[in-house]
Amino acid sequence: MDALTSRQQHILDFIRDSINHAGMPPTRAEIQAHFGFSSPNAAQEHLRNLEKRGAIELIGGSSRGIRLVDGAGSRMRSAAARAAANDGGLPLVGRVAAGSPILASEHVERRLAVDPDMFNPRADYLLKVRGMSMRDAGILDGDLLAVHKTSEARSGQVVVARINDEVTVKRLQRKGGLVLLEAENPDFAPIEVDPRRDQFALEGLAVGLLRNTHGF
Amino acid sequence: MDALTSRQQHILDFIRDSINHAGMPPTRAEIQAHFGFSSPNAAQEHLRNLEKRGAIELIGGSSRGIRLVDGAGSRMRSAAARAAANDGGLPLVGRVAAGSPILASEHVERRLAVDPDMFNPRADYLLKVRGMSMRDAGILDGDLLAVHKTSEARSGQVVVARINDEVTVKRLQRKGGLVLLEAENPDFAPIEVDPRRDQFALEGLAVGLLRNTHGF
DNA sequence: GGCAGAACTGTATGAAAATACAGTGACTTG
DNA sequence: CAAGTCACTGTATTTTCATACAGTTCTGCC
Repeated sequence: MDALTSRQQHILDFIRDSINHAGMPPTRAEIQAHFGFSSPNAAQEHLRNLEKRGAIELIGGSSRGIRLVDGAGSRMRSAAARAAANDGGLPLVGRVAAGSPILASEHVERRLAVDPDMFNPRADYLLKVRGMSMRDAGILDGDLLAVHKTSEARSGQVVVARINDEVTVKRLQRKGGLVLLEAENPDFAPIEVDPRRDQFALEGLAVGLLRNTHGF
Repeated sequence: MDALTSRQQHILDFIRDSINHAGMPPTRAEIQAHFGFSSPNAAQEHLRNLEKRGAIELIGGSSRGIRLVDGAGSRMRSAAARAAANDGGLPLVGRVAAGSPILASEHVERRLAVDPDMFNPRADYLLKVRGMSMRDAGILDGDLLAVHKTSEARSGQVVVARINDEVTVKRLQRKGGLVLLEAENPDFAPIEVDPRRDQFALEGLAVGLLRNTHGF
């Protein structure tokens, strides 16, 4: 997206103000009146240019059909969202590639405005859950698991573990010198791990869960 | 301000949703289409009545000239104003007493630092879930359900409903003129509601979930 | 010096939207 | 049982809006 000209920035500011104060986007005529144009077409061209540059979206054939587009400074953001962008929130980790640390920046999809101290112990990151293996523990595909980074965990706790470079969420059971990772779904068999033979690491402890019905 | 009729409440909810989703208030024609009226005048009269009762303000001679009036269940317009009033968080509602509105201050246990805009549509409050009737939908006892305040919901959605002054979380199914509230747990029978006979109201739509493994 | 883009003026036009008026049927209330 | 309110249908009319087209002026650019 190109940078906006100063005039275009003013138009965009007016649209934002209009939404915040009047509760709705302006019409071409209102833009015209505010800037003292003598033709609505001046406003129309500005809008088209703003759309071309990705700052707004125009909804054709609809009165006041102007929508601000997310990102790139055009969006009015809530204090919470702004805080998250500046490290106030929690990193959301999606797919974890083999052989790299979970919090490697290429895994961090975005940050979410969630208070880490809401959980106990404190959450360090959010992991996007794939699959239904923990269904009966109320952890569904697409859910975000709040994880506390630790390698200490007791039997019976839900943990994030790495076995042979694959990251998985399971319930931990210790059995003598062995480690058992149990799914909470009868369709999945438990995984038996021998820490002396298999590459195994505890990445963290599940401390909470976040779900967005309509997807994150 | 008089209480609104159920129909008026639906219209008001639609206006609020329209502002939150489309970014602008609806036109008469859009209200007409959404509710299946065959005359735009049906919408017009509803708007006039809502204005008479102080729920909205109409800006004459302006397209989409509908403004929600503060207080009385209507939302504030700008995210900034909302954050300032709320301190950025969401009210956590526990037990809801019979006959009183969900967001009555005596129900609000505390506020949680959660970004309302993280969910889609925006979450208005968090409801502490009691019981296991929605277990198979991954909603467990003690979980906090993020709820969007609306009385508009489609079949198949998980909703917060009030039947005879009891608040419950169930999956909504419409069956002709009847409403079916289905649990997601074979141990619980579906509840059949006849809106003409039973006292029934939709309180909101489940938009997300929050869980703290060690309790809130 | 010509060409492109930004920022307009000026004029039109048709679709979108507001809004008025005349009814209907159901249900409620004094 | 008449009067009022609610929730509409059906039709019409004006105003508001979006949007197109033909120009103009100024500026930077190769």
